[in-house]
Amino acid sequence: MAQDLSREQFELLRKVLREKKEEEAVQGDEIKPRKRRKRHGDNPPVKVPEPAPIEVVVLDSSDSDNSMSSSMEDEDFDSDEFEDVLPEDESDDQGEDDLNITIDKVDKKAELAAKKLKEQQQRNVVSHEVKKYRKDFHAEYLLCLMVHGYIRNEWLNDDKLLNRLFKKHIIPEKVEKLLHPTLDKELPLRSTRKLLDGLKQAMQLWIKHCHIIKSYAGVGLYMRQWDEISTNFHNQPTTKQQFIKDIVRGRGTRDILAQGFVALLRAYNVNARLCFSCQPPDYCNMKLNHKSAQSGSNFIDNDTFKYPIFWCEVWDKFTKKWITVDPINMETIEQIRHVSKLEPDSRSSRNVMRYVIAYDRKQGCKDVTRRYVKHMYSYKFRHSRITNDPQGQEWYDRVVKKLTLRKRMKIDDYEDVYFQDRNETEGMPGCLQDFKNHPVYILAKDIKQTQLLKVDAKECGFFKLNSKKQSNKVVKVFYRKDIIELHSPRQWYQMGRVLKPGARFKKIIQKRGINRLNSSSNGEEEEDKERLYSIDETEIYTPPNANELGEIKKNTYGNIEIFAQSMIPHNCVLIESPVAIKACKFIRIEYAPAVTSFSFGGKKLRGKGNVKPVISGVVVARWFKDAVVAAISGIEYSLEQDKQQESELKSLQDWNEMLLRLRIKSNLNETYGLARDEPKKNDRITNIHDEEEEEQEPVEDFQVEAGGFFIGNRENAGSKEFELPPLQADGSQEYGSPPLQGGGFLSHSKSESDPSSEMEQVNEDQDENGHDVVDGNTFGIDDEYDAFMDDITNE
DNA sequence: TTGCAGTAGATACCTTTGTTTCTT
DNA sequence: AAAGAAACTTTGGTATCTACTGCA
Repeated sequence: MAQDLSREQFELLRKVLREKKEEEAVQGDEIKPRKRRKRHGDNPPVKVPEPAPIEVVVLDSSDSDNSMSSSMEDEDFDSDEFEDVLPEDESDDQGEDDLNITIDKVDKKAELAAKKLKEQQQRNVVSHEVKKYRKDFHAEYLLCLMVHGYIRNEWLNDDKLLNRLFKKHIIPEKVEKLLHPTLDKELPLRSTRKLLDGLKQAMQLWIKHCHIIKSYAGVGLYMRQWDEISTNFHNQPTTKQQFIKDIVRGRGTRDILAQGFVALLRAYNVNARLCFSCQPPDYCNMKLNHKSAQSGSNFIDNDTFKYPIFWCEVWDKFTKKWITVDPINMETIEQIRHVSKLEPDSRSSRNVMRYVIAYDRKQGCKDVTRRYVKHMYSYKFRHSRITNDPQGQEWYDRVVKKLTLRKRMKIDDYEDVYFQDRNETEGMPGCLQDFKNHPVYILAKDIKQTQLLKVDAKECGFFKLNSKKQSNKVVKVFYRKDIIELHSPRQWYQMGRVLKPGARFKKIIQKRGINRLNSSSNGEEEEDKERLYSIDETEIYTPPNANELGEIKKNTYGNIEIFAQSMIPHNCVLIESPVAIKACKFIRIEYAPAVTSFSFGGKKLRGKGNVKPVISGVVVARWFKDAVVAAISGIEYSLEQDKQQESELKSLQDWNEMLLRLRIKSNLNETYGLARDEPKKNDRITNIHDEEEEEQEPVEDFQVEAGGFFIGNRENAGSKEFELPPLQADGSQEYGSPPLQGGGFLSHSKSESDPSSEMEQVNEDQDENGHDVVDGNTFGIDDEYDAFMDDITNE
């Protein structure tokens, strides 16, 4: 059987090769129309086009005129080359000008890209991708720093370290007593005073103890610029052992010595915590070129290490507040009310205080930035933190929670009260920009179309513009809590709410988006207005329950919309699975396809018809749940099996094809010897064809087998092309496994077909026999075979 | 020199259930 | 022959963002 098959296919191959040669001989002219006929179905390939483009030209701009006429010429003369270069893009336009237009497109694309790049460079703003990358990098860097702080804090809790520090008797008994003052009932402040005294003396003793201060490698943990990210000047990794040794001996960088002070206090049973100001690179900085890099002098200046990265906080149980101690850098102790000495200059490019994390001795981790930053509501500060967008906030909270191993304590409550107080006393922003998205205040002019001021709201102050031009201009300032958010009924429904009976709209605005256009074309004036309602005018939508048969009320499109949990009928469940509908049909129960969102077309393809509901599953009555889930898993299982079978089949086909190729090759060699020159080869093939009759059936088999193989290969290549640089982990998976089968085989079979040793032998034979045939033939046929296969797969 | 308002220019957002033609 | 896939469609106003500039 296999033998026969190969024979048939072998004949087919010869036939096709012959045809191809003929076509080539007759010139590309013939190939073209043939292809076109296929693509455009009924339209005959006639050479009518000549007048047509001219007419179009009159209508269109003069540019297209040129391109069209030139395209005609191109096609006539160099068609073959273009065919090879751009085989697939032809179907774009009608007939003749297609080739050239495709090329123009490519040119334009490249031109546009180049132009964009140039513009970016001129504007000194990085591309969108880089922006995203910087933000991700910022978050990752921050995570690493926070974990670093966590580990250091763990080390500081080590008994061995604490014991050794204690045994060193750095702190005399007198001072130790001060660190643990008793409550002075008459004047609690006196107790705090004692504590502060004790801390001061302990700090001085510690400073004395720290006799060797090493310098940082590079900038240490201070902030790096984006162009320094790849430069390798990290601190040398420290082992725990080394760390303990260094602290006990009082040597190390400022960071380690500051950490050592925390350990010292802990050794004397003081509730001290380690503060760490994390300095991930600034993702708000979108500049392409940094001034620092240009000037170079900015690398490390005198003030760079003035403010600490690590310091210490001590709990004062009398005032219920934390006392800040910076033993190494500033050598200060402070009880912070509104301003801290530790907050660096806002212009600093090396130390931007955005995330101050405190790690306590009970394995607690807390963001205490509030204590140290004066203007946390300033635009710049809010934007420089990853918590600026809700997603980032969620991420950040999760990280902090993961690093906190203890339960919440009373101390946390006291601290939160303090933070709350600080928030409230921060006051009104000093500049216009800081009012943007300010959580407390809003300028009258910034109230949006879809927002409304409460009726009884009064301005809480005025803001005077700083510029000279409008020095007289004074703007009203309101509390943001006096603003009501308004939404259209549809928007409310999207949130699972509907209008209350008798609801009255609060405001009418112009409709937005594509609806505006549609309704205005109707000519009715009312239609392009949108009525907005406040949340008070709405209530949670409760859908009707399914009846005993499990019938669910559907909308006019035959499905049910689930945008919120509450939109699922009470006695029903939502089951999300791509095969859920199939499963329901299979077990013949009542169900409703669930629309959970809408998909909008790509960036440019915004149109009426481009909005499509996303049906992510079904809603079924509660009592059907188990059955549906079981059916789904059954279907998924069988699909999985099908898939596996398919892939097995495919690899078998691949093997089959490889063997086939080998057989064809050896058949050719055996039967006809080895041919050298192209013309001779041609002759032979034509002759062969004359001898044999054509057979149709094998064609299909052949195509199927070959097709699978090459398509696999092609897909693989495609996915590679469109992959972004490996920012995302997903990308790499696509390269990997299954499609590679094809590629592997291809190269393999090729290398099999030209093993040099074989060829050499053959050559020798030929020389002896006096034949003028050489290895070139095998190559040639193989190549043509490839081309032929390519053609088949293309069509 | 510094901080600010204002600027340009790019970009994001909003939207929220087709129709026709070709292929399998 | 029916079902399903693919092609076609290609707004525009408002808000936001960011580096830069000129002014005081």
